Amino acid sequence: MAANTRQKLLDAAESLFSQQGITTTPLRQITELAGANLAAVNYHFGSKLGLAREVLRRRLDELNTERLKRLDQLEAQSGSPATLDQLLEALIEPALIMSRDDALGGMRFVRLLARAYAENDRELHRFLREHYSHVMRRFARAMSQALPEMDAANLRWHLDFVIGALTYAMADFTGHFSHMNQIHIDAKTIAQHLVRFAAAGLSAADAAAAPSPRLAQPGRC
Amino acid sequence: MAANTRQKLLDAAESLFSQQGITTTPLRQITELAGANLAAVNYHFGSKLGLAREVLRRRLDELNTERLKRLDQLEAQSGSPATLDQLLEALIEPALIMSRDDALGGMRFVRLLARAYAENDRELHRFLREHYSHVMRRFARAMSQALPEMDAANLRWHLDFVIGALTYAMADFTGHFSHMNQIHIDAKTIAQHLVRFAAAGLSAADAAAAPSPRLAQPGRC
DNA sequence: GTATGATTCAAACACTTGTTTGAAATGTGC
DNA sequence: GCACATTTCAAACAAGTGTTTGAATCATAC
Repeated sequence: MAANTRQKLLDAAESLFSQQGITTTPLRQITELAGANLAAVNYHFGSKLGLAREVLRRRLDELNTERLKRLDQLEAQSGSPATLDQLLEALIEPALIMSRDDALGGMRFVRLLARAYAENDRELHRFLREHYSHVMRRFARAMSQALPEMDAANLRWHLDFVIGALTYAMADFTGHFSHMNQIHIDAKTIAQHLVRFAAAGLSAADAAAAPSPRLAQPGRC
Repeated sequence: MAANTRQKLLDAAESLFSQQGITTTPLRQITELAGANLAAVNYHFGSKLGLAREVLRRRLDELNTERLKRLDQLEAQSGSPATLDQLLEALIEPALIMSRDDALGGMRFVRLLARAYAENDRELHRFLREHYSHVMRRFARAMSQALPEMDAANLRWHLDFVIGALTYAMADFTGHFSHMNQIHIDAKTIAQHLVRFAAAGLSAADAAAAPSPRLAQPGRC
């Protein structure tokens, strides 16, 4: 069946890509896991890059749709602008709750995303930027209201800190300290901790950027 | 000259590895840049993995020595234990100030490190863990004094957030938001911002972990 | 049935990879 | 000068890569 092998190839590729990286995973391993012929990849997706793009696209669309849906809901509450915590939740939680099968499905996807970024394939980077950056820009704009003292550039690369902490820690390349995959903390808990962590960091940066440091240090009350 | 080609190979490999990743960089490209023969790699380092290990080792030793030196200095000041900010500075700044040639040398190294982690080479991971984890454990122990409310596990994966923000943002795989390499912010400034960001995040996590939330929110003084 | 198009398959292709080889060149000690 | 070990080099090797090919199979409509 046509759609069947296509689907099986996508699933097998997603699984292997997230474990081994994209360029490092041979097509033959994918087709073997999918129970398909080697030539099926080029027949259905044109090339290995085409397969990788499609694997990323279907998940990214799902992730970004969820993120923007939450952001829309927050902005729809006219009257009170969204708080920093709410915005960070809308950014972070969907990445972790994309658990279809198990509670770690989201983490596997984030790992795939991190691996995709680590690849030095230029075409892949361009593809990711096109499918990703508009969401990030919207969040940056929304957050700039919650962080009035930070200028745009400052906010942008503080958000890189946040994304870095999210991606890197979830992907768990390292396990410098912990090994979340072994400990099996649930994604929701991690998301909450990361939201609090990021919110405090961003707020501190905002306070430090204030022109008149009326409350630079918390000090004694 | 023997030591000369060895050195040239190491330099060329470091440069190319940091730009393209380790498994993705062909030996022929390295030897060409170094002006050496292809077989020189296997002659001097036994294998490509041997070369990669040596490239990482000389930098990691430099980085860890500097980190531990600073940590020793902090702990030598008996009487007052080191503050969280001081500990984070000792952890973060050396990674960015390892600038031999230019101000971005440190960033290039961090990028190399991030790429090394992104590789799925098991031997490489084991090598990195052996040369890295003891430093991280020492820092974790020192910080647990500055963050009395957090238990060990909690602290460990919050430190993964910090390392993630450091590595990932510096490596700038993505440029979701900013492109630090283009902006050329100096490493010292980035380090200061990251220290403040991480300190605020960790402090918030510590406060949230407190059993008696006497000052859960800053509130009005 | 038969014809037409879509899909699968084994095989080969052209290319790159890390590694090895054995001779040539270079350096070193006497 | 010679002898010896170290280092370089061009060439080849074996294995793996993504891709292409052309025939075989299957599905579908007539």
